[in-house]
Amino acid sequence: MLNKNVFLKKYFLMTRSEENYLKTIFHLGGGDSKSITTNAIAEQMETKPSSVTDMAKKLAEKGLVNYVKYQGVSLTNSGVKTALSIIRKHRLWEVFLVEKLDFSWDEVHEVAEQLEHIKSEKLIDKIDELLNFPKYDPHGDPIPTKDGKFQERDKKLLSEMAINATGVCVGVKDSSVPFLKFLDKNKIALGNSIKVLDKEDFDNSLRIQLEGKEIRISHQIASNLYVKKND
Amino acid sequence: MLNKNVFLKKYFLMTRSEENYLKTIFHLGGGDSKSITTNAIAEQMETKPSSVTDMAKKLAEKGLVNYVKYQGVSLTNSGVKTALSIIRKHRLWEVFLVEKLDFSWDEVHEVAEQLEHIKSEKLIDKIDELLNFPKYDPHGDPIPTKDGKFQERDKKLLSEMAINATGVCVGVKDSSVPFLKFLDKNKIALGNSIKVLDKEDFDNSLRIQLEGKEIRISHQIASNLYVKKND
DNA sequence: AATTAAATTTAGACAAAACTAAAAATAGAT
DNA sequence: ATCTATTTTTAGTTTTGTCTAAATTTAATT
Repeated sequence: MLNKNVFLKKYFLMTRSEENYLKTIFHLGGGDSKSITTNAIAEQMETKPSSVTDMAKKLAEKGLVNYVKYQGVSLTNSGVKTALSIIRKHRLWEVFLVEKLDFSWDEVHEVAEQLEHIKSEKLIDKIDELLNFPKYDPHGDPIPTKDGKFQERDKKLLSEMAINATGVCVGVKDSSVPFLKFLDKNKIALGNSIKVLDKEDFDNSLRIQLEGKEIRISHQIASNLYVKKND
Repeated sequence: MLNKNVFLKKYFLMTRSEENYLKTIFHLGGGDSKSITTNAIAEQMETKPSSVTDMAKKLAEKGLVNYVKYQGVSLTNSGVKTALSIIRKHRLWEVFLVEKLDFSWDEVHEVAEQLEHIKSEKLIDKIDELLNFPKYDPHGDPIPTKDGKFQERDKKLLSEMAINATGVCVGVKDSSVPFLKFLDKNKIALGNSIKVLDKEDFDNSLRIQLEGKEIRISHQIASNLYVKKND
């Protein structure tokens, strides 16, 4: 390979693996200059701590993370920027899959994991435009703008809402396939109106009104559903 | 990695590099049980013959190519099937980029080279459906169906058409960026009606009527434009 | 048929990204 | 403050896909 390309690769071009590390570190909170341990990263990525150490050095070399031996890693400004651009792509592709290709929300993650690594600024900007610049992905998570800004929605876990409070379902905390499939089966979707009718002290289960219909849900479920309170 | 996965990887899962080799061998004619030399493949892929030899062995091991030392490679049935599925994805993505995201036809190839490797049968079938099952890509090349069938259109190079013959521009032979940009600049597009008015013996240039307007084009251009003759 | 030129393969090396096992550093508990 | 358990790093190995240089085979020419 040409010398110039070796240089570019070493300092500018991101590999898929590097992008995945940055994304994981961001999700573990490494964007707030908090140090994330190699163990935590390894566990999240289902890899070994020694592999994380290797990558930490490489990312530090590129100026994407701060890495101090035995002290874990945190993202630099440049690292945050890069992580957000990958998360932006991931979430926009998820919206695309649901809105334009009728994927169900439990199917999108795996495919978006691949699509997020496609390198073309024009492509993702056009997808953004096609979707009319959505602010949230199918799980209710906010989509960063092109310049890396995004706003977490003012939301509460359903399990923490007061009796008689009303709101709209805006997101999920657990976005695993089994949970999403459960919600589908029980016809619970983002945008649904919710009113808390009653709480059962014994098992913390809830009686709620969902789009007018009265149903009962367990604490497990209620503590993984985000609701935006009506003012 | 688990033993099962090693097995899957060795015999079933395709890497990006393997897919690119299969595609190249197909494009060089290796689908018609014709032997393609390692040199030809290396040149096309801008790599070295020794690298091709390595890959030839691996693909043979997977049953995707027939490889005899010093004799070159040809695709097996399984290899053709795989190559066609990659070409199908490439061409469908090209249509998507042009039709849905307003890419110009000289911009699509590079991005489609990445998108063709996304692994999701559902994704590409849904894209196919969204595009209403197109038969040709933006350069006029046929898109294989899901079961690997495709029909080359009955077409002729513009340079080979008789004087006074009429037809419709249906494809390009050279799909390089400079040529496509040239066509754009001169407002020559697929679907345009064409009538050959006159041939210049001296330099083989043509006088043609394009969508009613009379223009002159060089032999270079005419021998890279495909036309479907009107019956 | 022998010789030479070209094409192809082998052998050995490298970089990326992972791993294992062993060594080193840190943190917690007494 | 020391010892121990845990965490983290180092060192060395593996796999994939590439490369160079050397060796081998094929093809072409006389």
